[in-house]
Amino acid sequence: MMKVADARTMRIGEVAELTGTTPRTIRYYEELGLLGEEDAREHGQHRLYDEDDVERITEVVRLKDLLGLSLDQLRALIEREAARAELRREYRSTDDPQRRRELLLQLRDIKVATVQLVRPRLQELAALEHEINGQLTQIDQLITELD
Amino acid sequence: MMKVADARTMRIGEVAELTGTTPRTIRYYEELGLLGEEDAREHGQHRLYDEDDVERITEVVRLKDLLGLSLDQLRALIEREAARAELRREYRSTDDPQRRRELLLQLRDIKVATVQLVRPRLQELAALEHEINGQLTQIDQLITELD
DNA sequence: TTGCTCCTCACGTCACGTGAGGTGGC
DNA sequence: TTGCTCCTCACGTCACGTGAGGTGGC
Repeated sequence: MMKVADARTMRIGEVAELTGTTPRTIRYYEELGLLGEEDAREHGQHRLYDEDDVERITEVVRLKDLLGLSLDQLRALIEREAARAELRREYRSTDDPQRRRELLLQLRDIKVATVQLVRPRLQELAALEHEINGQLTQIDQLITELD
Repeated sequence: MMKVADARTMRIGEVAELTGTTPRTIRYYEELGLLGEEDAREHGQHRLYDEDDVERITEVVRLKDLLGLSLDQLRALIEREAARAELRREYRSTDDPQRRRELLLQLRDIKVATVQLVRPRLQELAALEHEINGQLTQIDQLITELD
């Protein structure tokens, strides 16, 4: 009856450190509704988190940082991910192959949209590293030639 | 006597479009001294740019965006690049092998510092893309299995 | 000359940072 | 009980966005 295993016991400072961000940022994202439903809390009470929260916040912060998103874009991405989770649940709860096929196609569309955010950035960063690596090996070669 | 080939003839709007940014950002970066010495201009006169300016601004904007730098970090990077250009000039103007060796080692250090900004980000983005690709091919496989 | 783009303030906004003053829980 | 971390305003800051009112050049 009692859920002990996943009780929320961590406080915001610990979570901030684990997720590589700050308490202020976590509060701000919560205020904007980017972290899903907060559980009810009396005014002045401390916020409490569990492992799942840490995972979620880590992911949100990671995506925003790596993709350079605004909080509006981040919200859109989060909403797509929520829709995806919903589709996934429906997929697992049915065994009509026709319906399953439909759901898989929708899941695919969402994944494609996400990967299209990632790929061009990855290309650009890879090109940048390639450039710099080239210059580095050129310098190394000049050094060896001097010896 | 007259330098016509590299005369500054472009205006800020055109430059903004070519570099994928806005006039406001270019003015702001100029105000912060991130774009090198502006050439003298009477109050109210239009700013003028040439191809080299476009290249420089493109690079600055690219680095800031891809690496997610603050303008302070961007300034540090730009100063390192300026130091690098200086070392390069000195390298070309001497043929003392001892001195050249020293200069190459310093150039190497600067490049290594830059690549260390790029590499971890690239790793993370690559990991992210890999994750998503895996999920995509998994979905594709489920679809094929249904057929 | 007429549009268009540019100019310089200067205030607005987004994404938080940073106290100020107060309360909560090991 | 004493520290420490947390709480909620609320103002500050960074990196620009966005007018307002005016001038410059094809």
